[in-house]
Amino acid sequence: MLGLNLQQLEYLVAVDNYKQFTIAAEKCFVTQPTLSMQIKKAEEQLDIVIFDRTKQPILTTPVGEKIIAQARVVINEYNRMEEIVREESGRIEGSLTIGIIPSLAPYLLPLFVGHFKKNNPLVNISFKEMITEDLVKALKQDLLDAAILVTPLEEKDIIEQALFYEDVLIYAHPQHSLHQVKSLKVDNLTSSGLWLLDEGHCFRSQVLNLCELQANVSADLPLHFESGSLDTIRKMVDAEGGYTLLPALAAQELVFDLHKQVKEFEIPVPLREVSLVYSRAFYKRLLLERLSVSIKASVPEEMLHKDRGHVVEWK
Amino acid sequence: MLGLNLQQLEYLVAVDNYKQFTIAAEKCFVTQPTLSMQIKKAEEQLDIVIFDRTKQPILTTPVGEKIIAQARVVINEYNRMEEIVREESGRIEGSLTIGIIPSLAPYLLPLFVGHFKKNNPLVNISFKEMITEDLVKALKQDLLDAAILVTPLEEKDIIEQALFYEDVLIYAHPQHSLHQVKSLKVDNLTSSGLWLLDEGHCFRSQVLNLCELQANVSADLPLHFESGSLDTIRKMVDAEGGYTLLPALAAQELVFDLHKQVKEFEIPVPLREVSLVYSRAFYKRLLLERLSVSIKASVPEEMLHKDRGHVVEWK
DNA sequence: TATATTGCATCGATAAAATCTATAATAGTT
DNA sequence: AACTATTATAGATTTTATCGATGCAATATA
Repeated sequence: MLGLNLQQLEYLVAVDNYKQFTIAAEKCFVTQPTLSMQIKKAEEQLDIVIFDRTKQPILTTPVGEKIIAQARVVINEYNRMEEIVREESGRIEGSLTIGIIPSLAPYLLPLFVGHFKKNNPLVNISFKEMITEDLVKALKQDLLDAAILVTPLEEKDIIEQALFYEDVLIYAHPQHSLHQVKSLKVDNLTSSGLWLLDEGHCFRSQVLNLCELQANVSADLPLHFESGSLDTIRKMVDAEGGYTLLPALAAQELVFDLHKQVKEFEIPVPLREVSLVYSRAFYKRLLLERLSVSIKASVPEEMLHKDRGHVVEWK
Repeated sequence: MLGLNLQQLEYLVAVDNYKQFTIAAEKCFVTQPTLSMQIKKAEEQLDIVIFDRTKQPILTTPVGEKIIAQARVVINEYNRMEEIVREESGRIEGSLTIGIIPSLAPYLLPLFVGHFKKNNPLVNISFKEMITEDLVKALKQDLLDAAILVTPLEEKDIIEQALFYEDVLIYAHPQHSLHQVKSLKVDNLTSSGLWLLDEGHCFRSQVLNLCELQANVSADLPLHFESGSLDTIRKMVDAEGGYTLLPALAAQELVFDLHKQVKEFEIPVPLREVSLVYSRAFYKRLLLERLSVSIKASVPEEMLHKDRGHVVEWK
């Protein structure tokens, strides 16, 4: 035996995650000296330097990176033992921490959480809203069990499992030119009057992709304003004119009056592929399968197929 | 955290391996009560029964099997950390425990151990001679790092890496009919006068396969005698007449006089594929690669190719 | 230049645990 | 019924992780 124990591995991973002994100690629910001692012992036992403490924030050495990557593997495999017991018991219980992007959270969550809770009463599910980049980071640090976001990501070590295909719609002010067009095609889109989400939001990238515009289009916009919320954007269209694009679930919940401003594209419609993604192939797969089932059962049936349109890339 | 520690996982694996608390405790270098207590704690913490102690030898429950399989994974991933450090250091050191079949051990080992020791002085290599079936069992229990044996095995979770292809030759008493035949083909072989290794030896199976005989041919043999040693078999041929088949490395070391009794087959000659096999894809791969290099450098060059013959199956 | 501030390391005491030795309980055998 | 083999239990001992207090070094602030 090497001499390291699982606790020490957790400490190593924590320090690597938070790049600070004090914070890492807090997250591990121990005092800083305790963590310092164990890290030191680990380094002595392996006879390598894992963290360069002369730098601030702390730097993980190259060997350290490899060791910590392996430590993550060990911890994950270890945690799987718990699931094996649970799976064997046949009871669906445990906890799930799921990340979700802002352009889905307010519209998708209300749809399926009820269904999931009802069918899996013993599962403690919680959600964290973040943009894709942060979700991927959190997944790789094992801070999330899975995330619901728009794919394809083309991220190494991230597994994608498509959930549904959401139509991209147009929300145009009654006086905007697009409001009059009969049969809408992607080519009809212009930068004139277009409202956009903040940088970092994948839906912003998709919109820009669709309009074949450069990332920096703010010059063409009527007003230099960006928001993290689709609802805010939509309200700006109502108040100030112009138009924006809306994912179907965001459009779906609009009251009748507002719904008049929603226009569909002609077939093939642009779609965004919404997926459940995770980094650990076997971890909590039973619970994640239940989650997947709940989501698919809760979105409109036609969204489960993609043959009516084409998936919009965004990376 | 689950509460189990790595020590407990080792204990679980040990009990599963030896099916006896007392023996398992010995192998773990602790007293039996220590091991009993930890196993009990593990079962309590997971809230499952892992071992059925009412049976003798102890029976691992179905859940227990799964937990222990996962425990093996955790331990292996854990042990890999040590290697990562070593690989990083660039020094070739550590230990290797290699299994090898009896029909290879006395002829192959002397060929390459010198080469290996000279090129890897810091590696502590040891060998265990066993028949294939036991080698596979030991590999799956992680009691061996790798084994040198005759493939293909068609065993799940066992990885084969071909080392060389050894000719199968004939060793016939001067008065035996085969001794006179000019051009020897496999079809010439008969059961008459054939001497065989014990059951369980893969070379026995290969010989029987080649001769297209049933497993139970002893009735046709001049004398009902089986041995675990090729040398003994060969000496019986000398003393009592008849013939046997010899792998090339066993024939190679014969003194000039005896070598006259060795006959080669015509091309395509029957070959046995000798491989380095292991169960853990990443474990000690650097050392095993060095081992592989040493072996390939030590056997006659022509054995590295198989185009002169056909590989004899034996399973 | 003096002085907080931040962040990690060290020290001694304490509490938790794993382990040991000795012994008991249990089941199967002769 | 005695014997043997095997696991479980009890109490003592040792090892270990943890904590709180403190020290020390680097950096930022006055």
